[in-house]
Amino acid sequence: MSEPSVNAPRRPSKGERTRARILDSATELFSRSGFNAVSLRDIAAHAGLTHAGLLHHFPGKEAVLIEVLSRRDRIDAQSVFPGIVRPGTPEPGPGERLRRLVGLVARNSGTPGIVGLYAKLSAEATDPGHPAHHYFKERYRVLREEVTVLVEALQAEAGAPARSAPETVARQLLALMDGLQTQWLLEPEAVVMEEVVRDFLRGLGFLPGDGAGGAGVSG
Amino acid sequence: MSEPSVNAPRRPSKGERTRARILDSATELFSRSGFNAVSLRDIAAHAGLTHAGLLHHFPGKEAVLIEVLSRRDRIDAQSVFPGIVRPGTPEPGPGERLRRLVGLVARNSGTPGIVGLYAKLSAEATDPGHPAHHYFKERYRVLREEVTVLVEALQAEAGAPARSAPETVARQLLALMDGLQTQWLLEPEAVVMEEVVRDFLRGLGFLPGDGAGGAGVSG
DNA sequence: ACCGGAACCAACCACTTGGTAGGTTTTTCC
DNA sequence: GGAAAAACCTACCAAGTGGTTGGTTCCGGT
Repeated sequence: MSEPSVNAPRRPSKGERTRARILDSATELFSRSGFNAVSLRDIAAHAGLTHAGLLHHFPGKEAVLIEVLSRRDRIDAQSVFPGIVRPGTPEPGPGERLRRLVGLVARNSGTPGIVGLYAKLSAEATDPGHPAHHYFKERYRVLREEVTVLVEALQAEAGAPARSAPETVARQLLALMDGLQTQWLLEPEAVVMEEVVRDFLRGLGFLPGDGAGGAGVSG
Repeated sequence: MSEPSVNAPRRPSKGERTRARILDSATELFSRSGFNAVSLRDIAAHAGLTHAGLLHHFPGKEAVLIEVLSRRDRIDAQSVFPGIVRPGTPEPGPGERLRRLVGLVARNSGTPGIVGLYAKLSAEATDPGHPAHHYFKERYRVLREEVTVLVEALQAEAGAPARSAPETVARQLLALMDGLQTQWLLEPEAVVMEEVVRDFLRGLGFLPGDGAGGAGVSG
């Protein structure tokens, strides 16, 4: 069938494959309806086993959640901030990192499921008792710090005197991206997330403005 | 039932009072844990009756949700866009409306419950099958239109050539407010929503900046 | 004071939830 | 090929879920 030609040519064991299938299913279902509204039986059925079988691979529902989240985070973070995931890896320049960040937004538009997952869960996880509460708190902290550094660099590069504190801008950018996702999920055709984010970044002088053309609403 | 006349000093009937108590309780509990995680029994107990008693006042759980949402919306909208709620009422000038909008953000900081309610529900309701899906879609539409008009007026007032399309700015502002709420709910002490919003508006020239070129918002 | 309807409750329904117990089948490795 | 281990299932559990039924209690208008 497929050739995993990277470093591990050995076929993953049955258990590993099932585990992956479970995580895929859980991701898809959590994405559609959030954490509370999805049962282990739903996930198991979607993955092609019983919920008891599922619980052989994960100690409980929460564990599935956490695994789904961190697996996805690992992938995304790697593409924008390689330094986080693999310490030592040199991070690309600010401009490049910004490009990747915007690229991530654009790419998200192809996977409403994942976007929905984070939108729903980050809201649910606001409750201190939620299993993913700590996870999201930490996630935002790391993300914010990383974006703050990025903004600092961009402000310095832009030359113009920084109008706002880097941390504030970082908060704004992250908030903007989150909020846009909700709008986009409600009306996928009506919103072009990438464009709105670009416009915001242009206003900050982080992206080349379009001079005399005015605000380009392409449609 | 009987026609709710505007100036009615009459004491609300027992039923009306209970209904209100139920909505208060539902608001509080939904705020704390979202829709799916709260049961009718929870709400009823909090309101001091049984869940069967509750169902005498509402046809089902969804109905409670919708009522909670629209009741709250009515209050908030009234304070910022009186024209929406009571057609015919002249709306205040753009500057004043903006002031009220920011004021609403600040006021929200006093009620994490309500904020959490909307954060969780607007995410949950992203699912087309969710009972509040249509409600939120409509809510965003109205809100966006109203804010778009506001932004148009502010851009005109600011004098400077508008850099972005009003609708885009409206989307950004709404997204920013939503996203900030999530951040704030996760770390209430670390975020001052009002300040971050103000900073954003300052960048647009809608609020007096720190030195250069304020808009004509006299306060 | 009365009576009709509103308000409310106990009991129940069919169903779902996360999780467990114990046995059976498949892989995996030697 | 054979045995240990991993994978998986059936059956079950106690605790909930939203909602219904049928009755009782209490309020409000006359």
